[in-house]
Amino acid sequence: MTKRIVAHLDMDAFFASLEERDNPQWNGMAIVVGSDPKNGDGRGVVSTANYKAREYGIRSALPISVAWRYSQKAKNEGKPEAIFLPPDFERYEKASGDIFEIIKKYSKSVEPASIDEFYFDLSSARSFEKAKKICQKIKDEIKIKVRVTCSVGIGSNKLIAKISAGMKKPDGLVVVKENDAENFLEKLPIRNIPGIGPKTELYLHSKNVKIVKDLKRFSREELKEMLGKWGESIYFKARGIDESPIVENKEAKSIGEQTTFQEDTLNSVFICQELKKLCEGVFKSFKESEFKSFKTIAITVRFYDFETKTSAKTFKKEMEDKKMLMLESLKLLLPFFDRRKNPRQKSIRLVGVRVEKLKI
DNA sequence: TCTGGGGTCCTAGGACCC
DNA sequence: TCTGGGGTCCTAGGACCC
Repeated sequence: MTKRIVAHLDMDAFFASLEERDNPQWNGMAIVVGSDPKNGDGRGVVSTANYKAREYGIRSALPISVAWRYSQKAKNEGKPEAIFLPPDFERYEKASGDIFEIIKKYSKSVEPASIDEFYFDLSSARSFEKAKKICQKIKDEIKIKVRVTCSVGIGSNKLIAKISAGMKKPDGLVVVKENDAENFLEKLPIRNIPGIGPKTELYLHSKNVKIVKDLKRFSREELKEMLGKWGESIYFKARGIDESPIVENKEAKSIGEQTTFQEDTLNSVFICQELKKLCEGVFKSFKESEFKSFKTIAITVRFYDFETKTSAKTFKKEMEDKKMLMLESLKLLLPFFDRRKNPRQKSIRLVGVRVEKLKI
């Protein structure tokens, strides 16, 4: 069997880079794409901050109110305020599609992993040196045609490709050959392994596991015992083993929308109106999709204290009309207004609707 | 500091069937 | 008095990713 060569391409501060590209008057400024900061009272988080904004301490997932404060602080120090922008997904998706088309010219098998990440197969290049040259060409072409930069990682599987892509951001190109993979991984903090998030990291730290090398103290069975099915795959990942294939056409499993209110509320008329709007939006996306029917409707309710409840119903027959979606999601919501599902009458900060068990 | 919105996958318990 | 076992579907909750 010939050796596998996989690349992972990750756009650098994608949304912010596109805003910079399209607004040259902001050249060199700190740009923050995310929810409306509302002079520091906004709810929500930063979606993407460009590298200048990161110098202010602003980064992805930071509460937008905190980002606002950091920007004001910079202003007080005589630096320019950050530019806050709402996301414009249509424009970002167009750019994402352009990038996909460029990669497609160099690889037969491309998997868009998200709007700003792609895996692709370069096994036919036969050597890491040749694969590197191809990726340099892809990077150059994206820079010229889309006018943004990206970072690429090349390895013998998706895991190594993904991790190495993150090592030299922005505008990086990193190759990790299969013989170097275990060594490369060993020194990294466990958090670098995709799938190890804050909770698993905390748990593993409590067992004195800090870097990937420490994970190797445990057998496959022990990790499975500790972390379930995921633990088993972590055993292999720690050793640089990942057989997962590149999947070109992933089918969606669900379509949904959710909204956080400006203020927590128990006003049922208002919340039901919001739910109706969400149903309209979900139904529109459903209609625009390839799917013809759904069987499950699920709603989400998040209370002021962040406690989050879901309630779902699966129907015997396939559903396809908006009236039913609205009626049934309303039926799922009503118990949250009274003692049935809200005994302490907690106010609500978010509602969401999702359709699942989709059929073409 | 106070936590968006769009998703995927896994787990566990209960219902139901053979 | 003793109450199987496996498979599948459904619901709810939670971790994680970008």
